[in-house]
Amino acid sequence: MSSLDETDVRILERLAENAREPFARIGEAVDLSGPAVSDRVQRLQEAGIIRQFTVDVDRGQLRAGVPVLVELTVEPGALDETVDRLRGAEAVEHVFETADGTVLAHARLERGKVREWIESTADADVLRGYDVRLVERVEWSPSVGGTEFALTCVECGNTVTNEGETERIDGTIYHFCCPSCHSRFRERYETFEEGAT
Amino acid sequence: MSSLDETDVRILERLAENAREPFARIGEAVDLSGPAVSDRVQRLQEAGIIRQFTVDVDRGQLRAGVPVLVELTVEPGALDETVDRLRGAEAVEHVFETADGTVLAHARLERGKVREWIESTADADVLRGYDVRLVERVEWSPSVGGTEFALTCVECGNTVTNEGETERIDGTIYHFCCPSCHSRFRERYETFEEGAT
DNA sequence: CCTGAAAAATTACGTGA
DNA sequence: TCACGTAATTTTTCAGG
Repeated sequence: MSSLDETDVRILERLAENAREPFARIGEAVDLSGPAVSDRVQRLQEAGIIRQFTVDVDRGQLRAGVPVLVELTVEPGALDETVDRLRGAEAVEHVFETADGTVLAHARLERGKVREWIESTADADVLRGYDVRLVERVEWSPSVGGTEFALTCVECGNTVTNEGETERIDGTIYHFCCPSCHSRFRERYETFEEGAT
Repeated sequence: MSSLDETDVRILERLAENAREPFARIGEAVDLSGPAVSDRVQRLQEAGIIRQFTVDVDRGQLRAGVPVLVELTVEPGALDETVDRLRGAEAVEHVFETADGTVLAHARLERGKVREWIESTADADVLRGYDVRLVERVEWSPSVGGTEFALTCVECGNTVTNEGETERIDGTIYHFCCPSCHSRFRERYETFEEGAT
């Protein structure tokens, strides 16, 4: 288990561009057989690197409101809650949480009902202010592109190599660079769990 | 050609959630045969509503820089050029152009090299200023969700019904509500083309 | 990870509402 | 025009090495 090699990245790039390309053809491009590509894709899914197969829908052609960027300033403690609520809201396409504590949502809203939407979506008690901007155009590059690619250990932050380990806990996948990080994380997690009960 | 019905939207929703669900099973859910679903998906692709089949990659697990939101203020005339350049840049995942003339890019950059990146990516001559914010978290909802769904005529903005027409010009698909909008758009487009030569 | 066979899914095509 | 069945083709999955 673990550590992406260059072949994995190339497979991801091709799938990002066309998720329906047959594994055999991807295989030709990366010098692998079809089944071998299939195996890798499955591993990438299990490792949580491929979250899902999906379609990119051109919402510009479907009018369900006006595309806007809403910037919300909320109480510091309510960031997670706000992001979760926004993510669940129907008209929202993306949510960004920045390090300075603001949340940006890219959504399609009915003209003139923006304020109403914000008040019903974000908790009024924690909302300090907001700013809305019309979006003229959106471009999305599903490309994987980049130079460095490596998994990072959730315990120590180091790169995960072939000696690494992976575990799924409560539906989330965690990567570790070594058994000791793995067990340390696990201990902390279990303590945390007990505390929560 | 033209106009999405409720079945199309349900198909889109399912594909957005899992683009690998067999057409036959989607068909069961929407009361259609497998081939019928296949036909509709093909039409949705030809109409440009499905832009592409892709995978949602968890980039949080791949470290290739720090995720940031860069807000660029550029000369009004250079907006398109800036968006295009950003879209082409490797590390960029999203680009938003807002109505007030700023451009936001969501990218993964190397720490400490942000200024350098901006200067090499955006044309320095048109750049008036920028602002960078660290991104803590990103959520993407590929769901189609929404209430109103209809194609809009690129010429007059009205809803495109069954009488509508569709044409692919230079790789882009345009929808029209009626033949007269179609020919009017086409005239304007041709005039524009001549001017460009 | 490969090859080769079985299983499954997709597409093509003729027909009918 | 749209959808259905059936058949042909492609793609994926599963063995064994």
